[in-house]
Amino acid sequence: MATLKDVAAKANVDVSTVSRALNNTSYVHPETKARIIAAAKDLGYRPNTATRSLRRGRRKIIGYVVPRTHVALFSEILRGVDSKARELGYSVMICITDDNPQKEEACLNQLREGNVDGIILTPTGKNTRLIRDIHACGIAIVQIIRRQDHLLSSIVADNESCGYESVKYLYNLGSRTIGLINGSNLLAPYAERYIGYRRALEEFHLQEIVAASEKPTNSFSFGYECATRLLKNYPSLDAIMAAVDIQGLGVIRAVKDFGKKIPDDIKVMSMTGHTIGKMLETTMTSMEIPASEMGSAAVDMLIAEIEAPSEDKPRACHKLFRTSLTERESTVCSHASGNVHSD
Amino acid sequence: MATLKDVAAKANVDVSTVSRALNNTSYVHPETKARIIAAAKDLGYRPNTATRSLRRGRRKIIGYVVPRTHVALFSEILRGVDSKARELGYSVMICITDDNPQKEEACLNQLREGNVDGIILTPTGKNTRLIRDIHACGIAIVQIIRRQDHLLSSIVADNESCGYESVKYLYNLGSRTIGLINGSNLLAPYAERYIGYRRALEEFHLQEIVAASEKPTNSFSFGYECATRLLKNYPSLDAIMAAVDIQGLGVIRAVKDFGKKIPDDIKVMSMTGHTIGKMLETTMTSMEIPASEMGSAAVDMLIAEIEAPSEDKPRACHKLFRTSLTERESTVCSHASGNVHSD
DNA sequence: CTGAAAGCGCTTACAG
DNA sequence: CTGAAAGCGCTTACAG
Repeated sequence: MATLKDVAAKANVDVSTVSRALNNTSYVHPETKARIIAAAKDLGYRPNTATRSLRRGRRKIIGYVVPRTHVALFSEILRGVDSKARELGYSVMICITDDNPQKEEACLNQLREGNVDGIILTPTGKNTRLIRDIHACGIAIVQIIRRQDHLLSSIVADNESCGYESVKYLYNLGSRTIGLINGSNLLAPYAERYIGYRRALEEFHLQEIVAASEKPTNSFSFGYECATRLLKNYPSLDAIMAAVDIQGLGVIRAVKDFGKKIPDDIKVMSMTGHTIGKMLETTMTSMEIPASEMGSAAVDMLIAEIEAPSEDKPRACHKLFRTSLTERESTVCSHASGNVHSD
Repeated sequence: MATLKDVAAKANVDVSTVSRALNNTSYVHPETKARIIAAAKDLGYRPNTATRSLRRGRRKIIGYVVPRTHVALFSEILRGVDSKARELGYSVMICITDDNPQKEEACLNQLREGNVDGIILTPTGKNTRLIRDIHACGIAIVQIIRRQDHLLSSIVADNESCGYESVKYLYNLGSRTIGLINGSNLLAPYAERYIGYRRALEEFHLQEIVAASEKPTNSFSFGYECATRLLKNYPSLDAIMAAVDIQGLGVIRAVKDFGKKIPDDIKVMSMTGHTIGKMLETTMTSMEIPASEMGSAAVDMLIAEIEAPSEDKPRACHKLFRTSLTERESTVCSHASGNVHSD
């Protein structure tokens, strides 16, 4: 790789002049500049951002720490993060934690040592201390999906109202025995959805029926098993709300195997809709979450913090995104499948 | 952030000694060493990998350039890449191209300027020249899934045999009119699958029925529309092979909407199985591809090239992974749904 | 308008 | 066993 020095030699000027010419950082005689640009082009010169950042103090890299990427929600967020970051001249370093706090710790340390300018993360619920430490070192942080620490910025969905509205929606369709398949109450989004669910139950005088676990719940099999259990234990069950899409797939399959009809016997919906719901044999009603927008908003928020002069860093900033109901066949009798052609 | 200098001051030694002590790079008096380690710990010293690499010449970063991540195949590869890279002390910079050559070009330049040590990519089919240039600059390259350039290393699936075996499998089940929904022949995997499909057709004396396009095909709607068309045009159609899972979902839905039964009237299978096939209302037979293993193999291959002494860089290295048939309900009449509980 | 110099944080021959 | 010095590739006051 050609370096600044090579260009300088070729153009017969000092490296500092080359730097100025190429960065438009101060006036350089047009003729000199032309010579420099020609030389740079000739040699295929490409600035070395790594070392540039050494002087400038910024790496133009952000880290994205995510539990998993094969769940549509997170891969959509990643898509938003990636494209917004590139648009603003930043690169994205990715770290997958599998929701394992030890891996999360390793990821966070790796990012810190790699000198990223900021980190977007969906935290596991642990490592709060480490995350604050890193923030205290001057690395910007934005939490996404899960707000674990109110002192750090965050971008989350309106989970409580999502839980409430889901019950209300099913109630209005006539459901009276509504089961909730949820995740660990130690993770904010699940806890919040549960609160919304509870609030609606009280308002409508319904019975609480919850299947949840502190072990991993973000899976087809968890949805399948919980749904099967609820169907057995509550003969009057007429609706199931799943916290996430992938559980919803398990629920649909379980209802089928149990010999009941969707939506006539059992209505099914997901509270974190993304991508998959409209591509099924029985399409699934869900509260859709604007994942990609949330990802790009996180980048905006993060970079605002990164680029703020260090005297007046913004305080923690919290942004809420609304989820929106999309009705599909799992709750309403199949009319024309209008949604089927898009993806 | 504390720097080496701070630690040196605190421990009352030269920075070079601190460097040696912390890196175990030459003998340091145990007492001195202890003092240094204590000081480093006290100050919460963390090495700055960015600048370290300036001296060492290695960044310990690899780039991963991928068309999209919401397709299970690619997110599984990413999972393999991420975990293997971290295991070996490397970080992963991700770039999503959307299969758009211009975006790919921007990604590649960004990675080159960011001084990554190597790049794993699923190329769009263009930018061959740029990719070679980057390789010529000393950046290692491994192609994954699509082998666009035989001069560069690659990790791909045995697509031709996958196409052949799929037809043979369906033929043995009794199918005689087998449609193929494919992608652009300009992309190697699709072209290869087509060749395998053709070879089998000739062997079994079957009619060729193909739906493909050079526009994006990796979607539910493409699968849906092609399947609908084939069902209309070929009344004797009794099987459909989709190149990828997501097309397969569209096919399943189209067959249902068309009023035919799976698998009795129409057998359906996907040639790039991953994750989703077993989570459906009608589970889908597919040729499963070991995506995560391929991702981690790509990292091994890449890092071998990166860390080889520059005198004897390995020549291009090509590795083929076998796909394996997994039978599910879309081709065989539903017996016990044994597969349903895992994910 | 442009050169010479210092320095970002680290590593590594070179002395001693 | 450890210090002093040079240097990785770049940027940026400081002179002139």
